Amino acid sequence: MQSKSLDGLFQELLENEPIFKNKEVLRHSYTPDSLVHRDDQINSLASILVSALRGDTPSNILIYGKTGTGKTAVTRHVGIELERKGESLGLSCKVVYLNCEVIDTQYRLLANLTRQFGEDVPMTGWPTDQVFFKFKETIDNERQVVIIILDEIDKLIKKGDDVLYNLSRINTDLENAKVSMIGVSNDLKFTEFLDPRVKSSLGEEEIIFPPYDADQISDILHERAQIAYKPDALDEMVIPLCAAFAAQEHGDARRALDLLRVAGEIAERENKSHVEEQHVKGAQEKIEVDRVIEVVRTLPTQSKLALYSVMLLRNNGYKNVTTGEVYNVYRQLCLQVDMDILTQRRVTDLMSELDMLGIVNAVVVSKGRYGRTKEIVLSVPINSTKKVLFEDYRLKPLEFFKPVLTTQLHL
DNA sequence: TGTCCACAGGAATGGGAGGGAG
DNA sequence: CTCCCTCCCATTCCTGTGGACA
Repeated sequence: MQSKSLDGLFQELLENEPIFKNKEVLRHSYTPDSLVHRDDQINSLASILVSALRGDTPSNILIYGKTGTGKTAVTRHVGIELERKGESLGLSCKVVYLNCEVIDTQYRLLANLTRQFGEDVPMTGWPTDQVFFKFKETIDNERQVVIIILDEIDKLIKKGDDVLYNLSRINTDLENAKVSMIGVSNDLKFTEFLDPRVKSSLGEEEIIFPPYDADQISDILHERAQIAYKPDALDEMVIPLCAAFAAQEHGDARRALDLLRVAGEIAERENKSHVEEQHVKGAQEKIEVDRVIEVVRTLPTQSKLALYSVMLLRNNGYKNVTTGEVYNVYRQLCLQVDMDILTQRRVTDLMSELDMLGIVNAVVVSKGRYGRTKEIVLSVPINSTKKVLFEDYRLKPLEFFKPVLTTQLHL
């Protein structure tokens, strides 16, 4: 890196032709006007929901599809159209969107729903059934069709499906309003854990969003690139490459758009006038590293300690480590930094969480005579992760700490 | 062939934080 | 203030288990 005078620094950046015309189009918060390759899904969704415009209750719908297959975009798009059409027909038709990843308990869900209808419910403090009653009362004030979109509904199930059961039976208690639900899930088999009664009521209709293939992703990217980039800003191979990378990730269009955007940002930073193949490769790498760093940074301290234990063991020649070994080292780290030592039971849970976040890879293996354990392999780059860990002042004392490894390597 | 290791992971419980209502 | 909610983390106690080895 060469230093420049401040003057020159900005001058150079300004003189350079920008590659982007409108970068916002490439972010996922942007909902496009037309959704390519999703006509079938839009039509089936609309044909089910149309009964709302006749004043009937539409069937409940379950929508499946992996991340970045356009589920949310399509659902919201159709929802907006429905509300608009209802308005012009003089019908009260309200579409409510909730993301269960953020709102992940029965209470919060009901409170949030009620608030969307203009009634205030405190963050906490009420018994849940009171909130439910309040919700029913609120919507029943008016003759209307209410459509509740529950995005990432699978997150809700893990905490018990009482809400869904209650919501699916709500119509029997209502005089004026009618409620129907759309559940959106990226877990194809989440209904297995569902109460059979809820399952049959919620899944009256099902719509599946298949992953995009590389060609379809290319089409999507072409469409957006026209708005996002200046003409001729992209090398010929850029879009196909983004599409190919994203197709490997189960056809994730969101990922493809990220790649296209980040590749452009990298090119811009290098003062290039257009985006080249190598920028896409750089983008692929950067996205992954950024994700990991962000996740590790926001980990609770105890999890950081557990993760650092795995890293220390790896540095000492262990390729894959077991829970017992990790716990051993973890205890020493806790003493060193004066933190409470959690039980092994808790630490196994922490490891499972790290596994789910993709920071480690944990597989249960049986070693016969030598018991049954989890083999944990680090799946993040060790140096950059370490740097992030030591940003936490509580881990500072560990920087040069060497744990005593009591267990032997067998095999 | 049965044993038995070294844990996995479910269930119940506790306790504290955050926040009502009265 | 007290009494009650919910939510989350953590502990305790527990039952379950794949397969190398005796």
